[in-house]
Amino acid sequence: MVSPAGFIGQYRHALDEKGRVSVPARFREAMESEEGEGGLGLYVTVGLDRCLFAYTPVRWRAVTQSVRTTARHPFASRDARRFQRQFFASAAFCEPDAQGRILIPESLRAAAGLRRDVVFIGVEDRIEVWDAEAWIREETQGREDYERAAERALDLGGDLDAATRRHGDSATKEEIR
Amino acid sequence: MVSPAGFIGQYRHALDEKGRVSVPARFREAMESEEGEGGLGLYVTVGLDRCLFAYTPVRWRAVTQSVRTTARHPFASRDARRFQRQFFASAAFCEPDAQGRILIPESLRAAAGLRRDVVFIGVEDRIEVWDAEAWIREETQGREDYERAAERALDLGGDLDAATRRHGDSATKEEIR
DNA sequence: CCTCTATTCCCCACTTTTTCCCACTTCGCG
DNA sequence: CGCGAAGTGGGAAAAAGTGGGGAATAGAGG
Repeated sequence: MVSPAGFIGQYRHALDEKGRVSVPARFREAMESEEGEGGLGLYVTVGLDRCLFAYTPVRWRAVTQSVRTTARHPFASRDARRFQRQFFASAAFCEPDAQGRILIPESLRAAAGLRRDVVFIGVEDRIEVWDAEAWIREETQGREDYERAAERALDLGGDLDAATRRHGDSATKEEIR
Repeated sequence: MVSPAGFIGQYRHALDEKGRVSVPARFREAMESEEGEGGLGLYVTVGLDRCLFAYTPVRWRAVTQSVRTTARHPFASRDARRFQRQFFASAAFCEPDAQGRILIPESLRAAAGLRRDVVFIGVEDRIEVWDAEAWIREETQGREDYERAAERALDLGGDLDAATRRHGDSATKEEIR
């Protein structure tokens, strides 16, 4: 069953020659639950650290909201325009076909260096799409730095529960096949 | 399907000898949905950074409003008037033919340095038209700053838990001027 | 005022790309 | 061992993109 709260786990799939890839079934369900709330599909854009970020329509609205306020006026500073361009131009709305696959545009595949094998990663409110090899490197690297990064990124002083709970229920079940 | 929120993505097309280009199908649909609300077509004018700005009739009304008020600014009145003149004088309403192509007037093509290959870019509430090579340069330039800015913008938009939000600030602060 | 020319507009035709659908394989589960 | 769900591949239909002919229109020049 899907975790109601957010996306967790990692799933390995293959891109075919047309650039299509199956959305992991677990993620698909969460995506469908938002039907009527903004269409069926995922907004995919260039993420950080050479991967793609994918959001459900509802989450996407929240993300664009903050980008919009970065430069609310179309004739704002040059930097603001550049950022807006980069952000919106690299995004795409990907709708699944009857088999639950989405087509990832060439420009996005190139941006994340996706080849044949890709990995979908649930990261709470977004899904990340990695080239399989790149993900292995990132994962390895991440494991080493895990504790150190956690200490910097999370506030270990106060809200221990929230951070711990989340990792507790995900870990064992969702391994890559 | 159309992205419900605004224009996103990038599409490369070719100008023919008559100065026509296909409007990307994704954008065309959004344009059509406004029929009856102000006609079928795009308002195209000189944009910033050597590209063209294109708006649907509905958006155009909003933009003219904001340009008008900008011009009232007491300190920038001279520049504002100049900008206003340029903006409106070079604007053209381009209606698509049966194939979904619009004819971009020679003066606008020259203003944006459009040659054969052009790129349409969705930037939320406007469409930008770039010469293909110029866009590649712009994109390359923008990418450097992109990750830095994205770290901040994406954090603000997501539905992050309290711990992350509290420390998202300190994590990225050092990298922002 | 008429004619000639250049431009615009409206189709038709062709090619490429995208979308849709069907079918096969694999895997998990009872 | 069978069944259904998930993942993958590929062919066919539909849509999108592109090129170009020729009628209609407008403008310049005689």
